[in-house]
Amino acid sequence: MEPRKIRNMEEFASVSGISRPTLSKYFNDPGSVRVSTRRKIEAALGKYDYRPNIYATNQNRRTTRNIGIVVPYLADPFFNEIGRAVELACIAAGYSPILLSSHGNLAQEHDNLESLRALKPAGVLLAPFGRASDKATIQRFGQDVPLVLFDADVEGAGEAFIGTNNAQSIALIVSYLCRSGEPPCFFEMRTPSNPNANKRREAYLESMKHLGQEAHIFQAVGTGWDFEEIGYREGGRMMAEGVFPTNTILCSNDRLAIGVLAAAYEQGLKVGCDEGCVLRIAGHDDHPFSRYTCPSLTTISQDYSAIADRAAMALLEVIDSDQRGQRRTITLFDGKLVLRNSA
Amino acid sequence: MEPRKIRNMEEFASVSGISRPTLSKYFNDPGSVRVSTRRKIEAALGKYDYRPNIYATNQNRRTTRNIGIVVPYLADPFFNEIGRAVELACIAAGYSPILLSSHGNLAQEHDNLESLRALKPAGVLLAPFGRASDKATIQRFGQDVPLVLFDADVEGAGEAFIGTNNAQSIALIVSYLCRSGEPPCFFEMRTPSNPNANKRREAYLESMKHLGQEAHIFQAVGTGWDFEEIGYREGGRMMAEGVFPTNTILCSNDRLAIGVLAAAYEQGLKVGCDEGCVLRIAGHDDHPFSRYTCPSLTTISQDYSAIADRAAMALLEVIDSDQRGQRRTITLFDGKLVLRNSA
DNA sequence: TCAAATAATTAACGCGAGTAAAGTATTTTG
DNA sequence: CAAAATACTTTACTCGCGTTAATTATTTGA
Repeated sequence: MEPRKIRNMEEFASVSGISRPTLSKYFNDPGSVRVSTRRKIEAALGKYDYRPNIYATNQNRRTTRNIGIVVPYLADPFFNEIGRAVELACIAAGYSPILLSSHGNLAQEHDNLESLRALKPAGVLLAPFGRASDKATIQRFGQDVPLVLFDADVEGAGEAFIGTNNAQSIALIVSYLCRSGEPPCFFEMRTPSNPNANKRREAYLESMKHLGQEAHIFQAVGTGWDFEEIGYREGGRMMAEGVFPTNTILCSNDRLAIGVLAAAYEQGLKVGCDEGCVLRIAGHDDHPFSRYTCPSLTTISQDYSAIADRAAMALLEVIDSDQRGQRRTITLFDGKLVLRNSA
Repeated sequence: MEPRKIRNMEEFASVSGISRPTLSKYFNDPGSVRVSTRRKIEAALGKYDYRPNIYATNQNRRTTRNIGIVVPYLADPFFNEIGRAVELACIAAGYSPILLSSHGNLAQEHDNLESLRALKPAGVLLAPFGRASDKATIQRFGQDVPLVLFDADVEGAGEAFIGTNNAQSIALIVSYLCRSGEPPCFFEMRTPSNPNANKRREAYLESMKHLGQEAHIFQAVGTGWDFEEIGYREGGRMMAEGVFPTNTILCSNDRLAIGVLAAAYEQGLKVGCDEGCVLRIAGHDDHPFSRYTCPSLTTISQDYSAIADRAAMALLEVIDSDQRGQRRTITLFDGKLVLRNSA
């Protein structure tokens, strides 16, 4: 006696003995019906295989329970992890996250927002390219859809921004490096695709000044998201040419540092703090691979899950309260120093 | 004179001067209407901002134009790249890909398939866990939804399988290693989460036999997807204990190799083929980071885009032809040897 | 116990588009 | 240029569910 397939809510109403409007209420919020009827519904649900048609549901609801998540580059482990953390936070709150990557491509960021618009999401969590992003587009989007930014800020867009306190984290590692050896030079990309890079440079300058040290900034030529390659090529070239005035290099992020480390290895330059080491290299982000570089990379870890949770929470608040554009909040989490062998 | 917002196709019909059924035809296939009317529609489309409601559209279409893509672990660069390639192939064919990761979690694979079922996709491209996957679930899913597998096969499930020819690729690298130095030992996980691992082990044994060499297999204890950690810990322990009878280690995949390389570095064992090197290490997959290991990793590159394109093509054929379960095809692409400095 | 409060039912409409049938206009063809 | 073929318009129904209003049933509590 195989129970026949249920085609729609009408049919499920007849087999479960509960009226359709009540079922509709139940599926929207199981807690909104009497316990006794809820039990009846769930008993029927166990017996017959029925799920509301999501297209019909979303067509008619004032607002869907979809939340869009957009990150600039999902192949980057940092965005992969933080994207996943945000997803989980949304699921926990009963929403359906839709995670999109802009694939390191600015136009794709715009496309992703447009695709999301068509999905009429309850809200969107966006990690924008930042500087390079089309500010006007994002601001406009934020006027139509509840929007919270994370990782990188875009002035005046969305209801909130959640990120890492670069000033604090860079001060932390600069101070450690100065205390434990020669003061660091700063290695970054000339045209960084991310505004955090600018904040980190400024924080480096500020920290060095504060410690009474001379700052030295070295900028690598190159565009795109192939940071390791740029670190390897440009950092390698600079080392070969001996341009660094101290033996310590602080890289703007771990992926650059990974490239620089590879170049140092190939040039036979021993990196670390032990006897015989001629170079110290540090990064920022605690990239999953920084544990397995040679030597393992001293870096700053960002609090992924705190950023993700807070971002999701901020968005949900906006969605629930329906209060848009009241005041824009900015939340920054401190980074932690991760001491390994490279510095 | 800001053109008023168009609410639905009815309204767009009146402002464009084209009847609603014709518009519906156009949006389903722009080529199905006369060129002159198409031009009229597209002129109006440029003037007014209208897009069909995707929920209403999908509710009523016989079949949606969504294609589900499921990979076991999106944080793994291999699946990230191949997932992206598959996405692009679907977009090129006019479908809307929905990329889901099972996050290294078997239950999630099942959940992902169930979520996709609710989306009533035109078809699904699945890279399953393989051995560990619930064979029955996947086979049943393949009966309800057009399904093509890639990367890892599940016997009898779906309409086709597309992957790498492990026998060929392993034979290639084993033969190279034997030719250029001591014959390789094989390093892998004891309980691999992927059936390719088994095929690679068998291919290793076969190749060594064929070359008249003695095979040596070493299996690391450990579960999950933290391959680098397992390679680092277990591979490192084995090296320290001196269990490898030759100076050459072929790892079942690059991520294990990355961990082994890190361990070798820490133990002061110089890896490579130059003077003074005591160890050779090779991998398989051409992981994006294998270029930046110390030393850079000799490995096998899989033909990502060929696999992705062929998989998408196979699925589209099944969707278009509507011929299900005729005969199951298996397509394997050869790997290429990537010579770097580690072996 | 009985009125007040709460919850479920019945009936009906709306959402935005797919789709089919019948009729009209336009294009193509011989 | 007329007839055949093709494309378009009008009309109307469908899909599956959200939602409301009026009614009826059940629970609560003083």
